[in-house]
Amino acid sequence: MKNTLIVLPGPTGVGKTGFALELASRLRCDIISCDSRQFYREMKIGTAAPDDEQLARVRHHFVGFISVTDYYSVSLFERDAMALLPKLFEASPVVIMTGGSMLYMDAVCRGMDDIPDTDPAVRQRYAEMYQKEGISGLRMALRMVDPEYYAKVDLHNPRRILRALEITASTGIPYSSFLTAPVRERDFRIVKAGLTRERGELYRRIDARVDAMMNAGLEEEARSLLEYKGLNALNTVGYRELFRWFDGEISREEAISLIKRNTRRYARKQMTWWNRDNDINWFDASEEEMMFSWIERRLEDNRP
RNA sequence: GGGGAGAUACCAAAGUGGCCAACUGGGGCAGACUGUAAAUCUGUUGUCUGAUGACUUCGUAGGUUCGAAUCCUGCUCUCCCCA
Repeated sequence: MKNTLIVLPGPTGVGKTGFALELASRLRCDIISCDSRQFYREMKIGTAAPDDEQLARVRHHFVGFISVTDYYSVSLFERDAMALLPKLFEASPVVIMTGGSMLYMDAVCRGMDDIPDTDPAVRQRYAEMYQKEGISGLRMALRMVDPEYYAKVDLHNPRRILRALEITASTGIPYSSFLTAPVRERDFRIVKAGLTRERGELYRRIDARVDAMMNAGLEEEARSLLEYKGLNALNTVGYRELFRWFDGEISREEAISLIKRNTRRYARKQMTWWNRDNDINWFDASEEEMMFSWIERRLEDNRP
């Protein structure tokens, strides 16, 4: 039987954790978490990371394995996950990957282009350029060094332009020439089953979960991370709103309702991303048994 | 009881005779996405239409005018001040 990676996407708050746990118990396999914020060991409550009891029941990977001060990225995740999978497949022909980080999931399923790391000094230089000259300065610079990418990039989005400039300057090669968008051949089968819910119900669950996080001590968790609020890892729903409260900018109530709103937005954004992935078979949370049996049938189906 | 201010689209808020289906912000909805992605960015938001365009809107009922969200009158409601 060919090794299979069961990919389980779903919007935040839909109930993936519990579902994946149940599935892993039945299949006796490990879970790879694909949640770029559950990676951080200091952010357990706000990211609804699996708790100790759940972690003890099924072996998880990539949960709380780095610190907010560490550098990590999609490509590192792809590398680490691809290094780990063969080991996991030695123990079981099936591995589950669940989570909400869309790009990270795609990186494992399809791979990303090999692009060299950027030089931090270069990065700093362009950050300053953005400060001084704004987005138009970045645009002009990009048009000079990589007109091909300039023609297709979102010229309103500083992140994209900065990235292209950094790579081009660090390597001396236009960023666009790295972009071949290959679909990497994986030596395991990928089965994608998405978990979804009616929107109103999902929103109610999200609201309830935010309240539960506050009761579970999210405030203390965020306070202990206040000194790191400038780090990217903390630019995350649930933390940045509380930081604004701590700074006296908004009230506690405002912070909580903003967390709810931003979590709902995130859930929608996730669905937008996955909507274009035709390989995902979606199941409503009310049809969990149907989903289990669909997955089991796919596993019995031995064709590559 | 007397005096004053105001009622604008989901919310807030501009507009004070034609350039107004109505600035702007928020929210909603939709979308993009190749390296810190729970990030970053975009579009749209009266109705019908593929688009031109058509139709109904600015508390309410009338009036003035070629033309009104904008001017006048009555009514309803809200707020403030003095009693």
